[in-house]
Amino acid sequence: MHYTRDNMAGLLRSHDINPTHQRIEIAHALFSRQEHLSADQVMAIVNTRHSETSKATVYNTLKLFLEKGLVREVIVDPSKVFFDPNTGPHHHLYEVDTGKLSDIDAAHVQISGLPPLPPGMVTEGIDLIVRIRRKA
Amino acid sequence: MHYTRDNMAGLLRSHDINPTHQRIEIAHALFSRQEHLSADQVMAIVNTRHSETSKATVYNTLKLFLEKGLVREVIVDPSKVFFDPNTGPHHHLYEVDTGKLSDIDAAHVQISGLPPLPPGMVTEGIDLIVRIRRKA
DNA sequence: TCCGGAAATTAGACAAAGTCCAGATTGGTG
DNA sequence: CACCAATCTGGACTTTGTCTAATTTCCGGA
Ligand SMILES: [Mn+2]
Ligand SMILES: [Mn+2]
Ligand SMILES: [Zn+2]
Ligand SMILES: [Zn+2]
Repeated sequence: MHYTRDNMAGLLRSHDINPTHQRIEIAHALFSRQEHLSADQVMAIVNTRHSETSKATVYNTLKLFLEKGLVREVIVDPSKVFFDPNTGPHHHLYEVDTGKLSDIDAAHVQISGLPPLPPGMVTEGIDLIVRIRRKA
Repeated sequence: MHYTRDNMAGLLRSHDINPTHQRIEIAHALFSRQEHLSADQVMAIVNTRHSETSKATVYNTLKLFLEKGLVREVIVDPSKVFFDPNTGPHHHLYEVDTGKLSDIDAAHVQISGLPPLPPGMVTEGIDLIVRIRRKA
């Protein structure tokens, strides 16, 4: 699958998001790259040619995408949140030195032996992060 | 085991940390409670009676404790880092609504099927976070 | 005890990520 | 065109964390 700006409007609509120019640009930044991007990086990408989108709109839009389940949040770096266009079940590999973040397909990973949840609680998600670095 | 201020000096020395008044207070805040605390919370605890320790010292000290392996960092909330006096192998249960963070003993949890690491890389740690919330 | 220097602490300026708000713009409808 | 709701905007603001230059504390030797 290959994400063009034209595709984006349909993708947004299918997630109950009104497709505006700014929202299409932001979605395109994430989905065409299929990378984990911070708000700052999204802002830079969207405003490369000429300034098009304000900081407030970038943050508001990313939060909207999150609420609508179009993207996922990855909390791995204490200084910034990453937004992930891959919402399928997967885990993360994080290079602590470089900040490079990559996906681990959850299909073959198995987690067992977790204790029962406190009553009245449901799991919202399980985040598994493998932190790696260059051998000393 | 029961952590008093008097114990703290020995604990610090055993981790190659020169025990100063401020460091003892900060270690005591963490170890006597055995809770996950943010820098802000540590600051508030240490300065309850009368102001004793500056913000710079709180941050410097927590970073020092981290480098020396006395505490561990837990990155789970996008807005602040938690410091964890429990450095043994364990995972975390995070209540997204309340921000409550609790430990899951790693003894019975098994993670299998992780892909091989890229060559020349070593694992620094595996963080498993179970995000839960109150049932709708 | 006094001195010198290293280690530690400090206040406060600074930086970066993210939030908030009141006003302006947009886009559809009658 | 006029109206209204949704969206977008600049910029002030907040919070978390970092940095620095000056001060204080600590300790070993004279
Ligand atoms: Mn989806
Ligand atoms: Mn230890
Ligand atoms: Zn991912
Ligand atoms: Zn813990």
